[in-house]
Amino acid sequence: MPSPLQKARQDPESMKARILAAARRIFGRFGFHGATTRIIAQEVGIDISTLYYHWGDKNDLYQAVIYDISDDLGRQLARVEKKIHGRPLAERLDIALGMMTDYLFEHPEVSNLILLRYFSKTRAELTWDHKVPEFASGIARSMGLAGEDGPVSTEAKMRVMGMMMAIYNFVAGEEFLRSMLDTDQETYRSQAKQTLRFLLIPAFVQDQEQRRGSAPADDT
Amino acid sequence: MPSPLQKARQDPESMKARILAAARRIFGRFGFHGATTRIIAQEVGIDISTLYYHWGDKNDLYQAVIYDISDDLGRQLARVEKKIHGRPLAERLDIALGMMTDYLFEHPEVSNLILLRYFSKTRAELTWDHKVPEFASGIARSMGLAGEDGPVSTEAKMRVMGMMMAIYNFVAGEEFLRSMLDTDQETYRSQAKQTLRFLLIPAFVQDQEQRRGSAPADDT
DNA sequence: AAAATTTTCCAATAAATGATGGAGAAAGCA
DNA sequence: TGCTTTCTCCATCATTTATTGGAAAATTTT
Repeated sequence: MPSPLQKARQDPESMKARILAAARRIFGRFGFHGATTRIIAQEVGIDISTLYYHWGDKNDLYQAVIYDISDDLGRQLARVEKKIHGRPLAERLDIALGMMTDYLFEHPEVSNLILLRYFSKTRAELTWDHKVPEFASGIARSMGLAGEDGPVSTEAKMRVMGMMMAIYNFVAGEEFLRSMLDTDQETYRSQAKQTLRFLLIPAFVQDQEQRRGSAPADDT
Repeated sequence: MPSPLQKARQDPESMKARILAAARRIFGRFGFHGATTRIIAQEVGIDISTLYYHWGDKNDLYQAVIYDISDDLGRQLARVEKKIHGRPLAERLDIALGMMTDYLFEHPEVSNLILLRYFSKTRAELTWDHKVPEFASGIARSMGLAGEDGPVSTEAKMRVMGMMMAIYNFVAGEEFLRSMLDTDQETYRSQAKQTLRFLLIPAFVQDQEQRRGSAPADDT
């Protein structure tokens, strides 16, 4: 039998799925404490008790949202990995950055929710999902920062996390940065992508060149 | 006559100052909606109405906190700028990153509050302070990304913001990243600094070399 | 020391918020 | 069609939260 989340995903028109989608937006915009079950229900256009009927209490709904975006993100990362497999590093980075920023700009609540979870604490105890470490290790491997199997160094994980967080920043911070820079959406998004390329690619490329110099490794 | 904030800063033992300090910590940890006046008062060990007596309503207090950390940050940036003035780019970046990370790790609520303001929306309307654009421009100039006076390009501002946000990330995300990487505080902080150097310095240095190649400029 | 002031706390209020019970509508099934 | 199950809403409750009035305590001023 399918889990509640799978069920909600199967039919995006179902009430469960519509509530989940609204919850993503509202939790993403205001954070856990800033979002209220009333606002979410209002966003869907239903009574508040219908929401409770489908999802249990606020914590349960929030957990479902976190799980849902985490799942989405995993899929997207898999898509990226498939696309960049076998290419040289600079190209891998270029494509990966482009695909990830495009994806995240289309689902802004993902970046928001992830960053809010990284940075701010909730007064209710909520269990962590442990997918992030796996994600980070996966990315590190597909970037050639670690062997295809075996452990990934802390150093590599931190570099990957720094890169991911930088992307989230420009997506989640769009409203703020745009008001600061006074640009329209299209310009901003294109410039954000460019800035990310500027900031992140040279570090990894240069690192690879140096490692190649001292200990030659094969790179397609 | 001194403003309320200046007054609070003058005597750190004053009730006003103690409340402000607690508010920084609590707002920083839980965000605007997650923090309650009760928790803040409790943190100081006073009755909740004493808090209202000194700072007015919750919004006022929050504004004061934002203003306060913004002010702090400005001072720190001035200190950094003084220190790095006249040095070559790579060294400037190295010192600036070190000083900023050290400072922010000692005042973790600063990074938290700044990022929360960038990313999440408050349901209460709160006025923005407009110091960030000035900060960004100042940093851009002191990094040689723009002339000593005259306007700073959007491109340069975005690069600077990306750099600043990256630092905030590793500070505000310490708890999360440490639990993910399973390291102690000292190791983490040192590795975070190293990672920031790794990620950020090559981009700017390489950029300078390229610009020097096409249009030679003097750099001390 | 008496008076004036500032500061602090207790108690209370109004509004917002998370959550539920139960009646009726809608949908599935016999 | 009638019966059962699922779903939705209204009304309501308990708790939390922001906020205030006013008395008592502490401090300053005269």
